[in-house]
Amino acid sequence: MPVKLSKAHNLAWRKFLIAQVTLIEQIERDLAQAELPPLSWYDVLFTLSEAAEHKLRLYELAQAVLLSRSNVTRLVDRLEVAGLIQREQCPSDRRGAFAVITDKGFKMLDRMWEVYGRGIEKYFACHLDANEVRFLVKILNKITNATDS
Amino acid sequence: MPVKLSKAHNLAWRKFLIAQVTLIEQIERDLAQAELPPLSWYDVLFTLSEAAEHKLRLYELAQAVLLSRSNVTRLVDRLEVAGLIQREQCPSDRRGAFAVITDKGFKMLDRMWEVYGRGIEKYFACHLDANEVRFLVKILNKITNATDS
DNA sequence: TACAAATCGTTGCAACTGCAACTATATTAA
DNA sequence: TTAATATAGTTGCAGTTGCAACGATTTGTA
Repeated sequence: MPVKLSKAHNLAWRKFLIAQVTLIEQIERDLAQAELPPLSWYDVLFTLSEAAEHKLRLYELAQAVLLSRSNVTRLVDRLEVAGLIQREQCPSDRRGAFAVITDKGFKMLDRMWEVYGRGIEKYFACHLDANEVRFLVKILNKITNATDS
Repeated sequence: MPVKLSKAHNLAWRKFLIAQVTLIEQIERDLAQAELPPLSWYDVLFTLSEAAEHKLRLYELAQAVLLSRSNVTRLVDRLEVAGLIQREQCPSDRRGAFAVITDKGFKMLDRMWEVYGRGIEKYFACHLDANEVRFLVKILNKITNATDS
């Protein structure tokens, strides 16, 4: 059977795609201009900063930042070279490794948030009043919860 | 001055990111499973199908699909090898080239829409009633129009 | 116990991306 | 007209991505 999709829904989807891409590109540009690493590094640092003992197994990190394990291996490589995180052997599973955020990593997290947070404000949050935020979150929850089955 | 961002706005931003990534990954998986090309190909084919005479200059295509020119050069290469589009010299500007969608390209566009459109329905549109769609589009318009300055 | 199956992190590979530099051509200004 | 500047498309390069395959280890099952 043919796809049946209202004009309005279709339009909403396109706007949704474009908004996302535009915003992220703008924020990445802001970060690059401030000579800071890309958003993916922020995601790792932030996720680790919130984790218990500031560390996570690599596969947990992969799930949290929505990347494949192979990707996380190399992302962790880069962050480790930069001194922002460290690998740590897992005592209970000799296959496993933790990623732990370092002091330098925390500092970088703060510096990046200066730019990133301001970007979220400037390009996203400032357009949404309290009502709109609630509504948007409600919608996004419905979508996400249904999809990540 | 420090970044000042409400919890709710912050949450909305994170949900926004996650929803997008999750949906696109799911749709890409559906396309791959049907042995169809990735979304970027669809964007090109769709954009050309809607253009006057079904063709666009490469730089116009780049703007439309939100990619850099270098990227479009190679994306057009791949689509041309697959026979879905063709390059055509521009008579009025000898530097320039058009990309034109072929009959085979139109057929591929239809086949991809079968999967893509159904994905938009399943993962996105079905969660939004008429009211919610209107609201979402309104919000996204505010965001996008302000950002692509 | 012992063996099959699953899981963790890594690596090789091919594909895709943006940036900067390049050529060819067009546009602008003197 | 001529020279300087800008633009269109391409290419080299380095970085990022996912997939499939791999070795090491753990878990499940008989």
